[in-house]
Amino acid sequence: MPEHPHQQPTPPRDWTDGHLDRWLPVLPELDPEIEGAVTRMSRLTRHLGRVREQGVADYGLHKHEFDTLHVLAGRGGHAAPSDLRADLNLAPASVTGRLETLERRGFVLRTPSTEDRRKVDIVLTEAGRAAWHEALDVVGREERRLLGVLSEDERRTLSGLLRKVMLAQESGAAE
Amino acid sequence: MPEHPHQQPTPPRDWTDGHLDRWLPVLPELDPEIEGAVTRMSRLTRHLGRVREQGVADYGLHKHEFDTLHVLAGRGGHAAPSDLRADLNLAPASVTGRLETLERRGFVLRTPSTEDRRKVDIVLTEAGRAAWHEALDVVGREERRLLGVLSEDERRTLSGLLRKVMLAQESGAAE
DNA sequence: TGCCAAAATTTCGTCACCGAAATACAGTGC
DNA sequence: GCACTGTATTTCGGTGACGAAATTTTGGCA
Repeated sequence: MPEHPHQQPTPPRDWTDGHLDRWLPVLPELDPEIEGAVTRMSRLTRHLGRVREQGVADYGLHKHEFDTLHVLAGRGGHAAPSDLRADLNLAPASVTGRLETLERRGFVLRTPSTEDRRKVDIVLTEAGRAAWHEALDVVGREERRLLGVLSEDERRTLSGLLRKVMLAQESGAAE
Repeated sequence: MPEHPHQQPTPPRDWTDGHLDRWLPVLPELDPEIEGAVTRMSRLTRHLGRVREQGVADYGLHKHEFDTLHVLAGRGGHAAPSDLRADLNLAPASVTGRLETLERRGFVLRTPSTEDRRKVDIVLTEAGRAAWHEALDVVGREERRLLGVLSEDERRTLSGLLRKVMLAQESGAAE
């Protein structure tokens, strides 16, 4: 399968390509495109997480604190813990922990809901909104830098392909 | 905006589409394709992690144990902790912890390296290889199921786009 | 009314991860 | 040989995440 000789000689290779080179001899039944895509997504997600952690640190926040404030702000500044649990993809117990520290720092308020006394209303305080807003634009910067190497069309394609995959996951036919 | 009544009513929308609907009014400067792609990757990665955790549990392993055995097997059954640190994208201290429990379970052996006494040779034992091999095909199953909704061409495209992004990350121009 | 399954949140115990500092060794320059 | 810089790994202390169980409340339904 030689390439057309008048093309780019070798397409540049990333870490994952090397990873696959090491694996294919051992597990020939591996699909390189599937494994490659999954590996890259995993590594990218991890990288963005680290950069975020580092970026919001300048504003005195941790990544998970920022993320929590972020979804809270996205819901207009008030939500139930179970909403956060869903948005943040967390275990219920973890939400309690996050709210605990955010409340101590004065970024959110916890008031028992009046209508359903099982529920709790989480409200973003002014201090919380301010902290969130300050750190906000740092967060998207690395995403824009990396995804920015793709054209607008390519980004649309990427997002569309991922949507297909996520629909398969969310319909949850088999688990 | 009525739909054409005799067509697919609306193109299917995933969780992330709803997420973006909530956000765009608040942050109009957000690029929906970037944010969408990043969000989907993050959620997919998390999902695959959970399924993996659950799947390998049937073989008496945790996700992180399996992952460690996996990269070890991928390197032919022996490696240095720093190799694992790189492959697994972990902090050095975390590797020590993982090896600790794996050694207790008899899945790896830790022997001081003869050539460089700072180093330690990690070797996969027979028991370790067996545990890894048993759990192996469970792990790829969900990846194949989800990515399988894409055509071969689409998977190639997805992987290719992600490679471009990863090259931008790995070249690490700005951090 | 009284019972009961389901839902929302918290508590508890455990565990992996991380950053920073410590330890041990290697290789180089002097 | 000896100090010094760098590398490999571990130890330590602290924090977040998790599963499971408990608590409180709701909403049927007999």
